[in-house]
Amino acid sequence: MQGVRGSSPRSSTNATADLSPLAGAAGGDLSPREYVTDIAEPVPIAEPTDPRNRIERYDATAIEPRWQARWAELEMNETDLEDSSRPKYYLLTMYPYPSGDLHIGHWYIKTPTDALARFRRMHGYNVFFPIGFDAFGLPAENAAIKGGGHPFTWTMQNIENMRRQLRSMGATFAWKSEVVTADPEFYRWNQWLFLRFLEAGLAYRAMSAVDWCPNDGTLAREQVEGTDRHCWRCGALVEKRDLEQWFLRTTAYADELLDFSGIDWPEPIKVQQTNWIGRSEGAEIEFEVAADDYQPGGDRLRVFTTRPDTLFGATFMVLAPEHPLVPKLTHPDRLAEVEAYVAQARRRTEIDRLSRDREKTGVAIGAAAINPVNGERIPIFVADYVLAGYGTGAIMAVPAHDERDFEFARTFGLEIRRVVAAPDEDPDAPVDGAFIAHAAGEILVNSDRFSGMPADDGGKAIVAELAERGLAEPKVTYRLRDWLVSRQRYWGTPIPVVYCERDGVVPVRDEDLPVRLPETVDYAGSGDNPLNHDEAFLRTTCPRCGGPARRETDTMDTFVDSSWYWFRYLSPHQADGPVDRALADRWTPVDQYTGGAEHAVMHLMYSRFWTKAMADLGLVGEREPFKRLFNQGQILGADGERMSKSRGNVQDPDELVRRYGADTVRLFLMFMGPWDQGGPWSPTGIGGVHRFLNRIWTLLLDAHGHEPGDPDAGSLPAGEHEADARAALRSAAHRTLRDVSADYEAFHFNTMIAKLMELANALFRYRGTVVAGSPEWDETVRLLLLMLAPAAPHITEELWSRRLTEMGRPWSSIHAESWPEVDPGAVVESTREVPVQVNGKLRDKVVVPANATQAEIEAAVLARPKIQAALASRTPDRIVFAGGGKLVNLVVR
RNA sequence: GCCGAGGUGGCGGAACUGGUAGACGCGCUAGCUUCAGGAGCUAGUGUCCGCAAGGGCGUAUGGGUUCAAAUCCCUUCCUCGGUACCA
Repeated sequence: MQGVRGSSPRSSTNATADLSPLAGAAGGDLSPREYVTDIAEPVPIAEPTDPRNRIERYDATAIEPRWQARWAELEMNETDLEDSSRPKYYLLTMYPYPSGDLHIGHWYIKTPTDALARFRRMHGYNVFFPIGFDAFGLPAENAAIKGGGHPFTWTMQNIENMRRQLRSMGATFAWKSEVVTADPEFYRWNQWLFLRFLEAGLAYRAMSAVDWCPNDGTLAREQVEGTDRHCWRCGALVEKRDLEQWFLRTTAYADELLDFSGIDWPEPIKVQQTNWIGRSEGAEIEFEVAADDYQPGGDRLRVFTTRPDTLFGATFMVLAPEHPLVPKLTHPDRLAEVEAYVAQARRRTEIDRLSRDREKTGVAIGAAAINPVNGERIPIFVADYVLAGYGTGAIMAVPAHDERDFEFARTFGLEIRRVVAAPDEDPDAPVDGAFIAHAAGEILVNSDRFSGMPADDGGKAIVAELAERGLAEPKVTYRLRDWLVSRQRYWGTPIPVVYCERDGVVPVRDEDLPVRLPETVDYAGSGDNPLNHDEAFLRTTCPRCGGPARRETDTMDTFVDSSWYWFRYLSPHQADGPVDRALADRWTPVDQYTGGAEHAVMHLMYSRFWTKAMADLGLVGEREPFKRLFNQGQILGADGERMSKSRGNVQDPDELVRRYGADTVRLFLMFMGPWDQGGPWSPTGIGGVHRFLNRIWTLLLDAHGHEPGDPDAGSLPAGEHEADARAALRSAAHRTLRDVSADYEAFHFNTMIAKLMELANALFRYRGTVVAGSPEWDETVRLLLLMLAPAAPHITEELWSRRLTEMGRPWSSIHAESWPEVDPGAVVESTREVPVQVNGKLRDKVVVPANATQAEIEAAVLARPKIQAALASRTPDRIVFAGGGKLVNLVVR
């Protein structure tokens, strides 16, 4: 036995080819083996008496590290960005957060993307497929607070481990272009870009509330725990505190962000972004506060409404608890109650607001406003269902035509007045339901001089009339807010400004960038931002006057990093600017971006904003970052829940790779189901994919062998002749090529693999027969390897090189091959099968020449005994030839 | 509640613009093979009736359009993702 091993002059590469179970058991060694280019010598055909031992076993763990090392040595993954001889293809996959361990979800995102990179290369593209690490963020800091050392150390160790794991995928990442966002070489340019935004008026400071713990300072959302909202560290109750913070003016691009022309993104993502931006057209209307016994009146209250047509139905007014006029307007008698309500509302938590069917609450402030359209006095309330941050923080309440106002009015017994109705409706019918939807054809009622007008026109007329008096103007409002980028944290990009006693807020000079994070960090027993206590960091001089100044201690949201990192991949070490303009012009926008749909709004919208802002600053030419986007689904734990260490449902890919090899894991993840679907993780079925690779291995190394167990082994399937079989095989290969190409293009990896399995099964049927080894067999095998190469790069490389050796050719990589072309002649078939239905039910199938006419098909069909039986001597009333004779349906009765 | 996606064998999933439902794989059954195997090979496998040939029924639910519906339209139910009173 072991003819291979025995005849080999080099034991190094074949050491694990031993077939004994002991050798197999020891096969988990992942250490790289010496690579020898002429590994594949012809495999001797051994004694048929012992078929199972005739060939070397498929041992992925022996093959894969060897090829990975070889590819790295040849720098096959790296991209010459200056090469313009081929069309460019920028393929980007969302960079990982270095949490420490890669889990199966990372593989699910990245390995099919790698298959795409390889597929495109085979089509002659110059593919750029970089990788990096989203290295700032809370987990590193949490680890540090818990005593895990400096966030930098923690992060870098994790990155080191993840690099190793990422390499084990066999993915063609361009490692030389790697970006680590926590490196000053990268975050320096966050700072530089921030300063440009500041100059352009796109960055500004404003007050905003944060979750605040008295001991640990600002808390992130995930650091607030429990329904009572306590601090994750010390357990103290969390409160809201207003801080001066930095914002980026995303709203300046609201309208442009609504425009998706020119980019090919999934419809659901576009819908989500559109909803997030939430553009509404309406009007701002000014109400005057009525004079009262305790105040002279005259204050102006502006409200935003999308329904100015309902102005006559406004029976009260509601201010947000935070509205600045609340203290001033409140009647002295009501002050205590209003203050209590406002205080409670400010403490009110988001969790609270999550409770769906919360009763409407509020308090009358004892003042009244005058409806500008009819001079009516209407009472003013504060209620937390009006949000300070949207519109003007005040509304006119029209209970008859707004669900929330209706509920409020019902709770407080306020008047509900119908002002919009269908033409045939009684205008004074009681409003019993909640909210009357805005429908076409409705007219205004109970609206004085506007009554009888169509609602839309009436609304416009009301606004026009008030506009003349300076009391209204058409207005567009967005739900989108400006982006709060301040974080009161250590582990992020320091915001490059200083506070000078004399000059106020002063930007750091460009030549003084980067503002580096201090190398030591002292949490001093609290979770508060250590920068606040680091005198060496804090103390500086004002760039303007040279006087003493304090540094800003806020750092930037990590979404800043991910808003432009793909530009930096193009010139990661560039020292004189964030982006190499020439390379950016050539390589961006990104041709294809892949990643999770959980980033539908934030990351993908910030990236679009940032790109537009950079374009307006003249730094880049394109206004959209990603031409095409694909969201793969999410892999959940076996329990159907999101994978997390705390749930203990994380699947470790290293273990699977040790057992089956990277190719099997890659293939299995692609085969599981549609890529955009994801789903709970289950290793059930991975054996089937591994078996498939084993069969490919057998087909290549032992085409003439056969396994005991097949009674017909060695002979062609009944009724087949050699010439037909060979032609049929070749035809199958080219049809598979046609379909598989389309599947790769459409990211339909699961069906792509199914088709390759079918082709492998077809080959297997002819293994050991006269067909094996024929030119058609050989062509089919060659196509099969080429088609499989992007998905399973190692085994195909191995078999390809053995094949070359066998043919006496010098080695070259399968991954440098061109994607094969379909031979249209091979795809056409001489006969075809036509399903025959009677009254829509399948009754028979007839085989006709491919070019048969309808009359010929009809004759063939009617001659069939089964059809005659089904017709039961009736004559068809009608014969439907569907799809040009693809199917026949006989209609009787 | 609103927005988005979806519901197909025991399981993961196929099915192009309506045209053979269940490709491919898992699992299961039988046979072969092996010193052995949670290995390999061959065949079968939606479901019900039937020895078989064959037939009935089948894509969450109820209805509709059509020669023909998993696919199109309407009802109801359920699952998943996003969002949180946006005036």
